[in-house]
Amino acid sequence: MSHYRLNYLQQIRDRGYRLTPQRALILDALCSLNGHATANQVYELIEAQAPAINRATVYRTLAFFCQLQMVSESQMNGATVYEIIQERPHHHLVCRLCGDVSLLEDHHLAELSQQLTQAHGFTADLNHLTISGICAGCQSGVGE
Amino acid sequence: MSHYRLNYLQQIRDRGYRLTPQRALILDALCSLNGHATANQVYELIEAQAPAINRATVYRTLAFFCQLQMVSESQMNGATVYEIIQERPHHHLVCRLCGDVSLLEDHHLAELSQQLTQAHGFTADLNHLTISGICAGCQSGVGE
DNA sequence: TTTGTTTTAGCAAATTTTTGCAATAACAAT
DNA sequence: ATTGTTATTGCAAAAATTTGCTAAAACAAA
Repeated sequence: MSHYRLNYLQQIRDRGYRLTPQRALILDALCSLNGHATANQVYELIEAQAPAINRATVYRTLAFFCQLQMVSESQMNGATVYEIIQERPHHHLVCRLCGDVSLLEDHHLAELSQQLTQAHGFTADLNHLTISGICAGCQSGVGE
Repeated sequence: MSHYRLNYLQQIRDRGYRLTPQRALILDALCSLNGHATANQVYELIEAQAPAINRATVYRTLAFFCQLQMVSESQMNGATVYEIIQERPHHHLVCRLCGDVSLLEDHHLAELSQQLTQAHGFTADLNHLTISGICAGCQSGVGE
């Protein structure tokens, strides 16, 4: 995970952007929060440290990372959450009833991806898909 | 479209909720805005009318309809948009570069849906999927 | 109809997110 | 090292969204 951080720090400069301490701090925070962090969680984790950070910077920087495809943004049970995109893409199934989030392996989306390319010439960003629905537990009545 | 409205008005009561003028107004607005409306567009359309509506009510009611699966919420180019869910589900491909939104027919998702059921016992709400990526135009250099 | 119960709307305040602008600080080039 | 250019930050204000609470009004039942 620290591995991604270093890689991404380098990429920021390679892609022509400036590597600021704030950007590194936010990447650090996302790493240590370990997936699915809200903007506020990122802010609070950094705020404790010596030169604190501004909220606007957190929002702007998260958007910046999303644009660079280093971070994904998704909606989970009403909250907007951010996560570092790793080499092997992974996706999420979110239960609409109990809020449970489970992992969806990438290979399930391979066929869909191909179809989109063939039928629409569309290259999907399939590194952060979030699908909502009802999980196994809630269907069997456990979640009620 | 007015067809869905009537159907949904009935359903609100059938499902044990109250049919208020505000709920009907918001459904009307969503119909006449014809897909992909923001909360603010809904608000402004209704605000013009005689007994205006409160913004909080618009937000709460849209969330209520989403919960009832009558309306879908999705992110399109940074904006949160709402759309009435119709009998035949349809999905969207949103281009990350030019913002273009195109339709994705439901049958492309049939296989994925089956796999989710089989592998995870998960019943996906596949009536409002939004997939971001890069459209054909932008790939051929038109969008630059 | 009228009455009672309970959900829903409106209001105002809180919270979250975005934006414009001036000051700061990366980075390149000297 | 120093300087210049330009991206990025911080700040403060604006805009968007959510929330708690009370009043209003749907609906069921008399």
